[in-house]
Amino acid sequence: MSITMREVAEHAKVSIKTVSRVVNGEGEISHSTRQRVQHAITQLGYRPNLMARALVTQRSYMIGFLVADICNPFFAEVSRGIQDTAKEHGYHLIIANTDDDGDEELAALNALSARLVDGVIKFNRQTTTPQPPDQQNAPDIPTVYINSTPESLATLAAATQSPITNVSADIYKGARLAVEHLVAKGHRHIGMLAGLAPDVNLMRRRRAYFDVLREHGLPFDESHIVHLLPRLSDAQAAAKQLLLANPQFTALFCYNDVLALGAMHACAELGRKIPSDCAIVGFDDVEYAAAVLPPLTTVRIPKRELGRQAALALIQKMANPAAKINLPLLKTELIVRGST
Amino acid sequence: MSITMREVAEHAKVSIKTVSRVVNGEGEISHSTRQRVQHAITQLGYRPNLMARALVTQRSYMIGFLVADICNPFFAEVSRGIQDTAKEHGYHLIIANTDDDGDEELAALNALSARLVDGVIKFNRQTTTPQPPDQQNAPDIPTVYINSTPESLATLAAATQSPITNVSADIYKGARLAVEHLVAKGHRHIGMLAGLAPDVNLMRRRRAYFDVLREHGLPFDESHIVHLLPRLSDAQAAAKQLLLANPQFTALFCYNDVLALGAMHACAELGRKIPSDCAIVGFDDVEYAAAVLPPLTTVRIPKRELGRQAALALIQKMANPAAKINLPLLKTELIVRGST
DNA sequence: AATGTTGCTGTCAGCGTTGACGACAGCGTT
DNA sequence: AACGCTGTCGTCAACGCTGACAGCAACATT
Repeated sequence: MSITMREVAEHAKVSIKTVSRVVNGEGEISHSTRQRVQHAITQLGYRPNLMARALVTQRSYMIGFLVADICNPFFAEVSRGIQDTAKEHGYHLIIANTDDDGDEELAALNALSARLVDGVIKFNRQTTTPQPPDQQNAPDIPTVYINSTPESLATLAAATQSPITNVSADIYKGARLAVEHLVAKGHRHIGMLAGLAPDVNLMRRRRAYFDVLREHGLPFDESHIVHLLPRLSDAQAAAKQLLLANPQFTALFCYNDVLALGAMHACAELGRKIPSDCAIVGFDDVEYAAAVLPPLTTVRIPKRELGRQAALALIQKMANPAAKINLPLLKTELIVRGST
Repeated sequence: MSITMREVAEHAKVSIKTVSRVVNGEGEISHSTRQRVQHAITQLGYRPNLMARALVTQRSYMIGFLVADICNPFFAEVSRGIQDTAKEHGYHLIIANTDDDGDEELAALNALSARLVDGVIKFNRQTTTPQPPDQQNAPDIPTVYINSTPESLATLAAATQSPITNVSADIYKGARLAVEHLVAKGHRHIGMLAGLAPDVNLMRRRRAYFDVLREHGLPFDESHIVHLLPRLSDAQAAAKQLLLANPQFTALFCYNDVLALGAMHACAELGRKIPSDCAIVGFDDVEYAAAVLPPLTTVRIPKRELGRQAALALIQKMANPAAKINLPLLKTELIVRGST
């Protein structure tokens, strides 16, 4: 079926090893034989069997990406960053959707680790269900985490001996920028639409929200925050309720762009004009944030760069698993649009 | 480093072959030895080396997905359909982004075909740049196409001897539903915001648009269509121009949801209320179609189902490459929301 | 007693490639 | 003439696994 090295070797009247050398561009080979081999390769349409190569070299040049759902545009963008970087370095990417489920994640990890991939990039799961700590039969392959919480990183560090690598963006700073922007716009009563999970990414936003308000001597209270799942329908209802309960609010800071959209729907329902009656800031800067009406002011996370950094770190780590890689905290950025 | 079968065999005091049999669940094995082996496997944490297995069985249980850009939510959803189905059948998915570039596509195909994947699922490229016909050194592995044009399918069929498999959705029907819906709502002057590529998917929409208008005795003209790239900014400008040139229009039928969003922006700019002054229908039903204000009426393409059918077809085809697989044309559906 | 039959297990070669090492011709050096 | 060096190429044994086939008890059948 498929052409093997042996056939190329016979056709070019050289040894298999010589063909191997030509293919891999190693060793010293005379011009004439190299040409003969090259000619045989193109003529026969030979392509090396990567499985066989991986078997002997112990490297598959594939990496895995564990993610809740690639349909989430945020994750999709990160995956693009990973993918492009991986391709540059000769790696293929296998994406496994876990639906944020611990068992799925473990299953995927097991499947991938069967010498299929050389390393793994993992988003931390957002759900509250903790991983059973005894289920540490997770295989020990080079791993890079994205946006992991300090706590989960701590448990991980305890479980494995090798140093853990985590790349993340400066959520706290981004959240500060968002709230400071609202304050600068003159808003004095600012509510928050927050996620449900006791997630570090939520905690950072909360802290930034409280910090900025406190620094400016503005009112803040736990009751000014509503917690919910990041679903549009829930967000609309929750935002409506929050605005009705706190009529003094002239601005909402939202956990992400989906919640911000929900808030926009709520404003429409309540007849509140955006941004004059109620300003709205989102988070993430997903693709459609710029496309909605009015365009959403939001905090941009460098999604592709996140993926790129993760891929680069993983490549380093695969080359030298023990290496300690220190990564920069990626900058977040406020994108001011029509909703504020 | 990693545990091999030999070590398991030694630990359980059986032959390697017996371990292999236990792992693969084949052959008849006495209860006691099976237990011994299983015990050794779990204790040692053995996991089979998929590369080695693939080398001998000639099957990698990986499939490739060639797509322009996974960040496009449409493609992302399709990929989920593929992925979930693939997982059910024990396959992994490698996604390769081609950016709709012929060279990239070829490169990816070459890389993947090096015995890395057992088969490939391909979206047809949307760009007009034709593939150089002599570049048919594309490897001959089982392939399933999604949404391919009859023309490209014809050239493909000529190039390869094996029957080609293509799965697609009933675009024409969906487009009819959309335009008929507008007509039923009483609109008599309906414009169209169309894509640029002389793509079969565009042709089907155009044909449906003209057909329905003609059947209802409504005015139609080539000048009622504007062609452009599916970018939000371009769409807004083009829609504005179209509406200014044809003030009689009370409805717009759009090639996809991005263009529909652009039309919504144009209406906002022109002070036209949606849907009272101008109704808008999109196409695809991407995730945010339901989230914008007002929610977008659009034609839903069964994206996951598209992926699922493609994966199933590919699995059939990999089992029997010569088999002729006939696939149903997937049903499209009109989702009526607030924009009409 | 000779001959299947069934149930279980082992032996061996080979999948396509590369790493380690060996060989040998041609050249310059002493 | 003996030596070493360089450039070029080949030999061989793996990598971890599975397919084909053989072996060998134990039991049932003639």
